[in-house]
Amino acid sequence: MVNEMLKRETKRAELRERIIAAAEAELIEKGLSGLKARDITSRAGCALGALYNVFDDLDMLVLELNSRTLADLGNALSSSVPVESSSGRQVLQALAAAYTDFARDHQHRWMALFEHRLPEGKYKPEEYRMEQTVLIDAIVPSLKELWPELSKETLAMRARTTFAAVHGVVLLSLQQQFVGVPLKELKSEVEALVELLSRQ
Amino acid sequence: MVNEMLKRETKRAELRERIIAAAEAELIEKGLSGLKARDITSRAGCALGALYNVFDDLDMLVLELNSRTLADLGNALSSSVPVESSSGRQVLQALAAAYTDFARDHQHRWMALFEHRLPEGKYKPEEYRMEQTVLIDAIVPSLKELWPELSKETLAMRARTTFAAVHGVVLLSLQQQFVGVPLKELKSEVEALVELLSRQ
DNA sequence: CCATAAGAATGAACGGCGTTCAAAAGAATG
DNA sequence: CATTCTTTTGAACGCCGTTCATTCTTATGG
Repeated sequence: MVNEMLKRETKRAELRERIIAAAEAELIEKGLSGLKARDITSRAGCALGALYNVFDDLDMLVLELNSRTLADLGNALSSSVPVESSSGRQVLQALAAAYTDFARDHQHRWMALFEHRLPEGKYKPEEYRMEQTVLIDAIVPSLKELWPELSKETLAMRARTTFAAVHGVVLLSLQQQFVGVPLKELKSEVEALVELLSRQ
Repeated sequence: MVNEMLKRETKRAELRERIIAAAEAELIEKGLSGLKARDITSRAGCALGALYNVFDDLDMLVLELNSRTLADLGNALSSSVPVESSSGRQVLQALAAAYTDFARDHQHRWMALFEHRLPEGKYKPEEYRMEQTVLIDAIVPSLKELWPELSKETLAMRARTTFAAVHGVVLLSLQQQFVGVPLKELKSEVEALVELLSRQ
């Protein structure tokens, strides 16, 4: 019957969501290196093997978590840009500040975006790669406004560089090890950096 | 006898060096995540347990490897600064270029500096933390030349930010995943970034 | 020079991990 | 209700870092 078939797919989807929710909770609490299949499944209230009925392996589950984090991050960035008719510099400052806030407020989820590596020979699906470009695309318009003479290609490159520079400052600061900016000064240093990067 | 005592310590030191050399070779070939106690000891020609007679655990061995990488990196940076009486901008460009080259040419060793994390509750020895500051200290004089009016504290902060910005661009580019600058353009983008960062 | 104590080297064994898979339980069908 | 097909389950496997009783090596005192 159609009804029962629907029930089957629904149950499967519900299990999938339960596992994802449990995994996300574990990620938030313990970070990527603390994510264990047994902890996830016991939190989700299912057997260990159930995880492998829904996902190929843990890596694919992490990719799903990272997808969601990227979406949230994208939304945080979008909703941070000030009202229309603000300067490119102002938009860049807003984006950088929102990025810094997101990283600080969702540290483990944000860190997982960069810590996670696929084993030798396996590559992330094209779909996932696409989602990532949102971060870059948000920057391009402001850069174009600041340097209208630059080519599309150069702008795309400069956007990656701008993102990576801000990212580096936030990363080393939040990692707290290594020579990073102290957390107290992080926001002001990011602001100073973006100021330099948006000077014409 | 004194001679025999020396022999014991010498043997111990030799074993330590053999293990470090083997571990470094493994690190270069396979990266931090591919570093396994059994591979290291079989490459060093000793028993599995021998590693734990010389090091508390694998983390301490990695810390030793990272110490050496930091020393090599420090030397690479030092010997990159152009002849005396060059501008602060030129020195910064040389440092950034040397950093980029080192990261590219010693990718796995360089990456291990940032990928390695101690388990919850354990912290890196003060000694190791000190070694890291060499990277920052190399930048301060050039920044001071560019902005003599800034306080010592602000300069120290700005040096960390400058380093982290360059680091971020190199990191995302070499990781090749995520939205990094393509390897081909890495050096020119780092140059463009440093140019912006050293504009007065 | 030997007896004995101290130190170092060894690798089997342990617990924890991701992953698999034969078996059990459940759902669909005629 | 019997039968076939799916799904779920958790014991078991292989790999990992780490430990430790045992064996082998070196140093010491008589």
